[in-house]
Amino acid sequence: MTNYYEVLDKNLVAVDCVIFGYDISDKELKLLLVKRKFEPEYGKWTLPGGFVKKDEGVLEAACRVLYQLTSLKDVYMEQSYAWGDVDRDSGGRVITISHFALIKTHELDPVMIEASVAHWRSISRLPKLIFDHRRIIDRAYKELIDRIKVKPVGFELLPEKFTLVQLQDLYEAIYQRKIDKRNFRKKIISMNLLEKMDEKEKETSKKGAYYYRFIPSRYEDFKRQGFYFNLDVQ
Amino acid sequence: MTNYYEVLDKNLVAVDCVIFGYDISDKELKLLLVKRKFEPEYGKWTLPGGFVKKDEGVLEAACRVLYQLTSLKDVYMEQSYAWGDVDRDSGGRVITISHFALIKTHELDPVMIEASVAHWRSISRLPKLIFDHRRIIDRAYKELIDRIKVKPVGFELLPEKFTLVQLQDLYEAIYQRKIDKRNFRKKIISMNLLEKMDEKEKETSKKGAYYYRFIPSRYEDFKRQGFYFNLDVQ
DNA sequence: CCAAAAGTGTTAGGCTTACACCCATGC
DNA sequence: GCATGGGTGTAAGCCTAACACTTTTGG
Repeated sequence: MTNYYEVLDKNLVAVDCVIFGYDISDKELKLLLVKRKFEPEYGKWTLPGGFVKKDEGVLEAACRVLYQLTSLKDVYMEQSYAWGDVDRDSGGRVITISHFALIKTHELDPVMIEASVAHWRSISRLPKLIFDHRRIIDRAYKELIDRIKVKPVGFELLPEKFTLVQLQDLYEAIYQRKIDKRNFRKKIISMNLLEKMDEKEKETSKKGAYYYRFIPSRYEDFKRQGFYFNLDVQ
Repeated sequence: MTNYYEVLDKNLVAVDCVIFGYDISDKELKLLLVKRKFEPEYGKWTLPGGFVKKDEGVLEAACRVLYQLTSLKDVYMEQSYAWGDVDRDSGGRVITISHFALIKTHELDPVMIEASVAHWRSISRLPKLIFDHRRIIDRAYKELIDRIKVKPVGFELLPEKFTLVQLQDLYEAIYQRKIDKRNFRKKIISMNLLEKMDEKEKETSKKGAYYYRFIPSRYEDFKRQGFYFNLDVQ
């Protein structure tokens, strides 16, 4: 490839990852944060990030950053926003393209997380973060709320099998409000995207709650028939 | 400012502008396209764009590109998406951050448009464009449709005073479907964001149609009271 | 048998949609 | 007086929201 653009200004381009996880036990939405390992702002809390290399796509860079931290591949990853103010980074002019990822926390190797500099922090009790990372998170969180209303992405945060109570707890954690149990169940069941399993979850109650699975192929059919996912329920 | 990041790969960063305009006479949504003035792909149809300078914010760059083309300032401009595949530009590795702008076509200096290389092209009859510009447009157009449903941005495309027929025509042009006249009027009127003027538009009909104005301060009140703009109507 | 969590239906009201005729005016 | 486009109201049905009791079972 000829390089036609040699005389032009080049810029550092980074990616930052807003990595959401959900703790099924304490019913809180969490973010995976790290302490920065280089200057400036060494040792401060930051979003996991990295610089986009010459020969690497932006999405690819975001996935690399996530992989280096978690060893996870094939994760739900969506671009959020490009942050381009000249002075947003005190170390130099860096344009960062933020992404958000949804991961199943139970798939993380606990040994690795222990050894790593990464920590889960509740979305409602975030530490002070460098630069504009707090704004980046706020935006990604808003986008997640919008997304989970109209796309079946919540399942990315849950185990393969989950109970309806767990699914509702997740939605309540993200929306940060209570949802009516009967209305929630009616709506999710009526979309016919879940399959009820024979097995019950028996740890949190004596009666036990049936496990369900999300069936992606049913969602494809559902879309093909012109229906729209919707869990924007009171 | 110390430069901490000197050893890292830098990349060319561009902005591309998807500039929407609306022709009130032929009731079509248009895009302002240009012919490229440098290699590669010299002379081909392209989105207006430019490279982000070292000392210039990304949004600022998008506004500069728009200003250089139209002499317009204070235009509605929203970031769309960062396009970061390594091979998206055949002239070299360029990450481009697309934006969409909404402009009032009647505010453009006709002499300038005549002299310029820019041309309005109907959204439904676009020429072949370079690189991934068609995908960039498709995405921006989808975003515009979503946005105009839930935010009063349509007025950015209309003159200060407009008739309800003109407003509906605009929505029909963007949605690319017919809307029921009574339902549309009921909904927009019920939001109480418009002020009916005494004056009538008398060029398109004998009876004449009342002009209305959008009152931004009413929209601020409306939001403060917890209402949501909605013109997603059949 | 009791405590704790799972599971289940109905109704009222609001919002959306569908639909057709009268009005005003220039020619 | 007629052709042209502007302007108006109502009713049916669907969807949403609100709401409380029964079931199951381990201890």
